[in-house]
Amino acid sequence: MAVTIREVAKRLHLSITTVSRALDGYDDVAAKTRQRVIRTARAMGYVPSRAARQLRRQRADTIGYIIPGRAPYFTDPFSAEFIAGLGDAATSHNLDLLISTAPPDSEAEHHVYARWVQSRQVDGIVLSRLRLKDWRVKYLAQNDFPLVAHGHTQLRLDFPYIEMDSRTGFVQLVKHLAERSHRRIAYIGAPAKFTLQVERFAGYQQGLAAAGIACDETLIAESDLTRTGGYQTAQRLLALPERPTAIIGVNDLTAIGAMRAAREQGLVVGSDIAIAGYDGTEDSEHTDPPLTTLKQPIYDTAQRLVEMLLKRIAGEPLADSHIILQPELIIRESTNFDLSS
Amino acid sequence: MAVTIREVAKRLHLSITTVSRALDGYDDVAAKTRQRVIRTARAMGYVPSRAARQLRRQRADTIGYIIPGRAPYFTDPFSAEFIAGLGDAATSHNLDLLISTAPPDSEAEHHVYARWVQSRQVDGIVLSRLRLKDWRVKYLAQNDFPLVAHGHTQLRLDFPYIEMDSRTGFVQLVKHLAERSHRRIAYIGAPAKFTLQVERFAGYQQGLAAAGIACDETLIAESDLTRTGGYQTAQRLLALPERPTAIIGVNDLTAIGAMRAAREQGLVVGSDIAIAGYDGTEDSEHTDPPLTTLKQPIYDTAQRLVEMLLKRIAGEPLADSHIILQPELIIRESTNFDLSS
DNA sequence: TTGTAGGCGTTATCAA
DNA sequence: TTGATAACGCCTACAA
Repeated sequence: MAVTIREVAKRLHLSITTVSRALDGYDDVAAKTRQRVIRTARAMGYVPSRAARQLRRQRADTIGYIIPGRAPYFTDPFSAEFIAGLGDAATSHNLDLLISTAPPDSEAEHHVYARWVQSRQVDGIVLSRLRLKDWRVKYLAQNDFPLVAHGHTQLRLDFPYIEMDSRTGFVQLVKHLAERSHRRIAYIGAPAKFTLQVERFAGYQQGLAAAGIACDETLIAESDLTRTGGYQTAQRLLALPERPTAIIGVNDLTAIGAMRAAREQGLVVGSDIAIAGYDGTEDSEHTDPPLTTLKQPIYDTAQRLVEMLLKRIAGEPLADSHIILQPELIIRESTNFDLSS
Repeated sequence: MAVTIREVAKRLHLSITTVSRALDGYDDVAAKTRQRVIRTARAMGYVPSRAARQLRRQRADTIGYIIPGRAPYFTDPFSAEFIAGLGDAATSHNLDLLISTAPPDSEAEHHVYARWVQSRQVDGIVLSRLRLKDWRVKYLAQNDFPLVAHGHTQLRLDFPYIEMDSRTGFVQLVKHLAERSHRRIAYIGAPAKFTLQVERFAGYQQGLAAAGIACDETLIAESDLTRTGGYQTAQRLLALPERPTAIIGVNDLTAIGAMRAAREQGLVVGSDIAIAGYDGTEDSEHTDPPLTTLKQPIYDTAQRLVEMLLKRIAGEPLADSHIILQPELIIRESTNFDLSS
């Protein structure tokens, strides 16, 4: 059994109160007493019981994040980097990070959120991969539970979020391709319920319009944000009678899968066909050829979200509760050639 | 404020005791009473306070995992899949998973482990990427704290673990390369303090010996398990007066980085040079060409580790506390050619 | 400057 | 079969 405050007090012939206050830095403790207390506590290896403190203070000093995805096909570099950002930020604020996994809109997802909220084991929740009508946002807002999100919804509810202007990003990307003589630009997206799909697809269409390219329905496909999904979907697109000369993936993983499909068809990515993604994960630097992508600062965003969440939990006002960042178009060899030359 | 058991009791004109027992499934509660209690509790949205329960029961129903690695360069697919496995297993046992991040042997790492152990906020800890003399194992064993690990140490301490026989795996891999006429087989490893490095390197050497190939020191390099590390290290190896014809990476990421370095030197992976990795992550399927690798069941292993940890926590004996699995050699195009043809 | 006492929400012991 | 009561370990009015 671990050391309790009572044992420390007994050892020092002091009351629990005094020990508690000395340790918490109250100023109504004699400097000398404080010294003794601190030294002894450390020597005895005393660390307050998290449970007792939580019960008393009515907060958990813990934030929660539920990984959206269906295991075991979960190797999403976005989530990995996001979790790293959350974890580091949490640690540096002396918080803990509670993690669970649940497929979007599954029953399991409902369970976990309900459990965390009702049992008060986290003080706030970070949401990612928002859906247009995200039940999680409704639920948390209803329960007046602190939340921050990576992305927005279509709901009439106000909550703090950080978001990438991925629409503009995709416009730039299409422009980049059009300038290199592409007219048949395919798009492999995600299920339409995700905000990211709606935004990125809108950018794709807007980009086509700006370039004076008619939108060809046959070049638009839906996938599931995974490599394998991108691979299979690209195979279908490449089997079209008139195949696309460029493929945009809704994320890097999709694009990486598409690259493989192209290679298997005997196409050389970066000269026969252009392929681009979104996220700017480390993967994209090391593909063959390196992948053109729209880079978003995943790690930093996660850290900032934690800061925002802490303010929300503390009830402090947020200077800026809707932060919109521009992704950076990183042009690499996978698209950097002119189709007509 | 959330609903407490007291409110449920009041509503039902019952004592808290009865409500508590009805909900926990004790059999000394009238069936009828139980019905009423359960229905009312659900209707009121009652969920027990985690903190109160923890305090009373003296356990947290939470397990912890600290991601080894230095952010923000943390996009390790191994960890991602491992966390998914832990998370799903935890959820299915109605446990929570607490996550933090800390670079190996850093001060931060010491802090986190000490905090979790002393404040009793986790009931057990899962360790990965063990070191030969892993202070974490010593520390946890000293405190009689439940742990399970992915891999072993050189310490004279007994603890449950699951481990891959990566040594034999690497022997097979070298054999595979030698059979395809490779004699200059390079190895890009990890820091020597990691058990995985010692094991895999031993397998590499054993494989060379078995094939009658003298070990050439200049073909052995150390890196940091990342893509970028593999890339830079491979650049040096490929710049040797007599370059290697094959490169083995200690993990897939290293190999993926090496593939990029090879391409940039104008070499065609899969005909000019062979490259192989270890882990069998999803990445390896989609590289160009697909990467030969030794596949280990990361997700399943994580799940089994949780099962073992639960038994340890419950004080139940483990049928088998040292599980050793064979990795599967998956031969793909990156090595599947004969150098002499 | 220090100590006493009450309670956070549960569960477990004992009595009714 | 049910209920009163005492912890679990900590924090904080309030009293001394």
